[in-house]
Amino acid sequence: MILKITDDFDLRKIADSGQCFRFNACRTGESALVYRAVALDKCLYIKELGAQQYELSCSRPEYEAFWKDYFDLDLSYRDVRGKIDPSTDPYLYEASEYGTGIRILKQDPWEMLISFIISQRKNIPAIKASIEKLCALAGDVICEDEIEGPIYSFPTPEKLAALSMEQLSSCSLGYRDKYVHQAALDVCSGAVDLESWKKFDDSELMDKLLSLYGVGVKVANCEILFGYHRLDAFPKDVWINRVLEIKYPQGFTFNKYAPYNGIMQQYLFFYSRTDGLE
DNA sequence: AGGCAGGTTCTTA
DNA sequence: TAAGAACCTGCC
Repeated sequence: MILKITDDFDLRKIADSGQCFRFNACRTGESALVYRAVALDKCLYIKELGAQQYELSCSRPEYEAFWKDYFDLDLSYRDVRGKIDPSTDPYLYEASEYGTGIRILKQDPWEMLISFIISQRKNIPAIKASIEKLCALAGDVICEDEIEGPIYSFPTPEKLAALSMEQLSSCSLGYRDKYVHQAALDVCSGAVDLESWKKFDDSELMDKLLSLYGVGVKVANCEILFGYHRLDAFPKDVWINRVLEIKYPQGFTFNKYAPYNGIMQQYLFFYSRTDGLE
């Protein structure tokens, strides 16, 4: 189907924003750039046609039922950017101009939890490599890519819990293997019910997440922002801490941007990686 | 070869 | 309660 998107929407920036690990540019025989998003048991190819037009590999009903929500297309990110005053916060304004087109995807809480547990002290390519190995080992084939071959779903808690520590180690998880294993066991046993945790407010949700083995404040915030789509969560990693230290010695004005501080975090994070932060 | 990467846990004062 | 060390692995 062909889709016109008039709000902020940039596939490359979303793919490179660090919030998702199975959303990548893929090669095709054609000149236009195509991206592939994998979510739950679905796989979507998106081609940029220009003039705000996109060709999606799904039907209109599939788009309405799933992908529209996945891309958070009911929220105007342009309006959210409008909250930024260039005269009072020039750096954030600059970052938002640079990052215009980033959106916060509505991803699966289970996949995000495991993904961000894996992310600790790893760079993005390494995170992606580990996740793809896990998927190939314990996921189901959900589609066939012309070039890369079978694409696998993210493993269910049951499939992941059934893997041996040797199998987990083969996914280059390093010392995180025990965290992943324990999280899978907790979810399988019902001790952790990520779905029911949606009823908690941000603070209660944070407490629940922090009780998990291998989950600290940073990973918990990533889960709250990307897994639960609570757009006010503000994960602080080394990059963001650098920005806050150098650009906001007086403190960042979180009160100004609620309930969208998480979107501001994305702009700052994305910008910090190329800015140089002088 | 040694240090470091989108942190957390464990150990020690 | 608060620093510091240790931790897997891959890549400079």
